[in-house]
Amino acid sequence: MPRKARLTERGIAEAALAVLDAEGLDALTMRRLATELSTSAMALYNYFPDKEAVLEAVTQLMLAEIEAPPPGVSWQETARRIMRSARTVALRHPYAATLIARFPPRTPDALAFVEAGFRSFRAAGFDPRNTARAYRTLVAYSLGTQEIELRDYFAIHPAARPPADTLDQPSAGRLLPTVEEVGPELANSDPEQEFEYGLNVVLTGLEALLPRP
Amino acid sequence: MPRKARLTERGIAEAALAVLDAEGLDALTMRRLATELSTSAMALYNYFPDKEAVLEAVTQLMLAEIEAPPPGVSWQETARRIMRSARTVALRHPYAATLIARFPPRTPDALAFVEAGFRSFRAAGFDPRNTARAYRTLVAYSLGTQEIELRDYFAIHPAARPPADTLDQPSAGRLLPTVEEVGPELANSDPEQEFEYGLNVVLTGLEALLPRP
DNA sequence: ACCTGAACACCGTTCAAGT
DNA sequence: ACCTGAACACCGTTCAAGT
Repeated sequence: MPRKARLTERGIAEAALAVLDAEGLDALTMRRLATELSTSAMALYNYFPDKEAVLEAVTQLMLAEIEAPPPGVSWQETARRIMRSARTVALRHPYAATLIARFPPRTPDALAFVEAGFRSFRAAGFDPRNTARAYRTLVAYSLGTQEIELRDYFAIHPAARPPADTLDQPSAGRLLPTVEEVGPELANSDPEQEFEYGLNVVLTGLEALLPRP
Repeated sequence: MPRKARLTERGIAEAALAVLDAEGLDALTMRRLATELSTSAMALYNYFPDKEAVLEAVTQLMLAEIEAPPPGVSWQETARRIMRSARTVALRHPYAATLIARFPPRTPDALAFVEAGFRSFRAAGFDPRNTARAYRTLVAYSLGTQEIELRDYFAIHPAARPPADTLDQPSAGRLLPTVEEVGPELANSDPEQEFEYGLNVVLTGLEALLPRP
């Protein structure tokens, strides 16, 4: 997509996200990004100090896609919606999504879902301390889930494909019988269903441990 | 540390981990690793097909450091010990630990903690399906926690340092008042205490949702 | 079978020069 | 103020050649 208009931070970040979505993380080089914008690689350095800053800006764009639930929704339902929306955004940008773990939300648009989430917890009567704790636990589960789902962590788990046996050596199944037994269940599971299960675990735990407001 | 003995996969992986621990991910190049082993970069390709394989092997070394609790410990306590040990290992290798999210355990030594964990769940009466689900939830929390803790995710969270106000524009605090209120709680918290809180959340949730055996 | 050094095809970024 | 092209200091990996 050629651009006649002046370069902008946003335009560069959008082009970078497009390259990432289409061809993956390795394909995004400064030269390639420049070509996409019909300019030279060095022109980009007038808008970003380095490539890291470009990736950070791309992350802000993705985080801004996470939908912020309206006020008046329970804290549980608010958390549930934000977590689902974050997962949807990550699956929409499978190559770029790993950046989300590297750069926290910074721009007002990227912080919109955080504001909405915090607000629902505060409205439910939780103090800032417990709001922060709940948020941290939810972020940990969200980032971990993204790593698992986007990298097919369990599909390449060795238990998914038990190693070949040999005559003289003990097989992995004999050394690790329970890994062999449980492994297939890890590989042959529905990602969304597993995500929802873990989300229920976290929300149920929070309900039990957050001080009754 | 110069090496007279023959090169081995393990020796190469150990040297790589040493470089990572000492100088970080960017410092680990094939040439640098070769220098460390008093050989040439290309000699390493007799033992690993590419750099990716070296990083995978380094990950197996780290995973093997996770302590496997003995049999006869409750599933809750087994999970708690494994999660704590995984955190300790990650903090021991702050630069290399991000690799843990990329490569699942594969070698028998690296799978020892998985076998121990699965075994305690099976012994407690949970079937393979629910064992796998619980494991996935715990792995998600563990990987997410590592990202947060190792990258200082919340220290650079914007709410930790509220942006300067200006006269004409609305300040971030006015747009995002709850982010500004809760943010400091995120930055000024004790990492271990927060880890334990989230771990309790997950274990409490699992206790409530796993079918009574 | 294992190792070497040169070379290839790239990177991100610095620099001097242009408008 | 913004942009350019050449150059620098690297990468991972291929290749031809050695033992």
